[in-house]
Amino acid sequence: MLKTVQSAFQSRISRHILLTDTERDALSRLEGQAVALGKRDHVFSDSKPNDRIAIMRSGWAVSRVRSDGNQTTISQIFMAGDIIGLSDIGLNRPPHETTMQTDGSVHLLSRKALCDFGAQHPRLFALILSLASLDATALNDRLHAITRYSAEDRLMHFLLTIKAKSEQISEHASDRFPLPLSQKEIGDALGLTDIYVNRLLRGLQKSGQLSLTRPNVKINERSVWATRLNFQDRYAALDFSWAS
Amino acid sequence: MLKTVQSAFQSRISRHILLTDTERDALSRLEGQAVALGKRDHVFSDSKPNDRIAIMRSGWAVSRVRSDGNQTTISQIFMAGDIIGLSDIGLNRPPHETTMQTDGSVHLLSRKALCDFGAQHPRLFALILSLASLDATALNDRLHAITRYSAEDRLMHFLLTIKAKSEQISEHASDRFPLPLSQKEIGDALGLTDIYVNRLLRGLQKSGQLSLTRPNVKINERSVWATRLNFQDRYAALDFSWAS
DNA sequence: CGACCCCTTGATTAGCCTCAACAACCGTGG
DNA sequence: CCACGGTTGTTGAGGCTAATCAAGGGGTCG
Repeated sequence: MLKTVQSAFQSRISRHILLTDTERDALSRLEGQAVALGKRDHVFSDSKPNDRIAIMRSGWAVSRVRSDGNQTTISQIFMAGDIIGLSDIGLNRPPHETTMQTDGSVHLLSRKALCDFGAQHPRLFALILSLASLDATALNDRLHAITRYSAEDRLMHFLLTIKAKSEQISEHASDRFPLPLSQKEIGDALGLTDIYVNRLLRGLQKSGQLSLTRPNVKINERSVWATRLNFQDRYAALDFSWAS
Repeated sequence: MLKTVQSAFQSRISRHILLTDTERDALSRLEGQAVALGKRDHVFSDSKPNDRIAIMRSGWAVSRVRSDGNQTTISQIFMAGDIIGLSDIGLNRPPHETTMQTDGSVHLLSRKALCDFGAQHPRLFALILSLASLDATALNDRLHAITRYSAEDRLMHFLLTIKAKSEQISEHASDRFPLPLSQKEIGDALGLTDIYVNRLLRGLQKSGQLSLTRPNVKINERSVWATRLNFQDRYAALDFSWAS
């Protein structure tokens, strides 16, 4: 008997609840086929109306807000198993454009299909909403860091967040992890210029706190950073007991 | 026959769909009794675990993130009809503390109760999620403004957002609206100091763009600001057609 | 009546941006 | 195979925005 390999989304969910066979089937039907996309391909454009949701199967995607000029903000970063588009389910035109940051693949589905699914599987839907809320919370934390931390602290906080998020997908033994973002893009996520990000990164490297082996990053004193910045790993703190 | 006055939440929902009597009853049961709270009272504390959701019945509430020291960020502002707590439904300890900004009242319910309700009334649940997504989008817009706009533009953007949001509750004939926030609090929402907020407000007043009659504010050239800042009224752009 | 919060204004400072120049790398096409 | 343009990373010099420091007035609550 052939057992299909489970998707990143399903394995993310399986971390928190034990799926029945029925639920597993329903999830597979919900996801449908995956679409392969290349780096820089659009997942959602901000110029076209959209009523779809995407589930990342592999790779990274990034949401950007652009105002006229070259003023760009990176509002969210998505990795395998993440849901894209839940946070703007009430708008017919996405408030940001979402593009692939690496090669990868996504499942596309309609909002309606997700909600119908939710009505059929309340327990799973509650978990999906909970998972999505973690990203919203991370956004809140980043807002706080951006408004009230120094540039260096912001950068450290950002790196800790990326590290924490990527651990949700696969545990790395070390504190080393891939960061497929240019310095300009890091700046766009933090409200800094690429030039200043460069100076900060080199400074952290010189003081031995960070090791850069593009595209990988290693945080050498993670716990020191975490206590200094009062960093909370929201992804590890998911509590789903209320729904059972 | 006595007809009960509908809550702010119900009238918000009624703007977008026509409620059946059954739905109206179900909403009333969901809300239950309202709790009266005074200015500065806690709705949710960040030090106590919480698995509840609040629905604002009247007044304003504000969510703050605090890190040690006096570094505070105001992450969200809630008005009558808003739902508090959906965006951190997956955490057992709220990432911010929520307090009343004015006297007012709230309905309190458990996450479980909301989700059970959602399973019973998928259409309403989809609308509720859509409404909540508008606040998430507004947060995104503010993040962009904070990272990429000048202090003055940030402030204008913020005022336009508050104005747009308060219009969801009640249409004001003029561009005048109440803003029960101190200058320090405005600064905490924008990543500025109270002192600089003061200078900016006085500057805008002097140039005739703003009229301040505490606690009311009047934006004198709203459309000029909106085009200059590329402001999008997310609250007016709710699209719910996909769910029907 | 004092304590505290909120607003207001001036003078000074510094953190981060801007401008500028160049090196390294990449994919592309001749 | 190399030439090439475009993107990315690196470093220096100087400037501006918004923070900090400082001081005082008005209002309110206990």
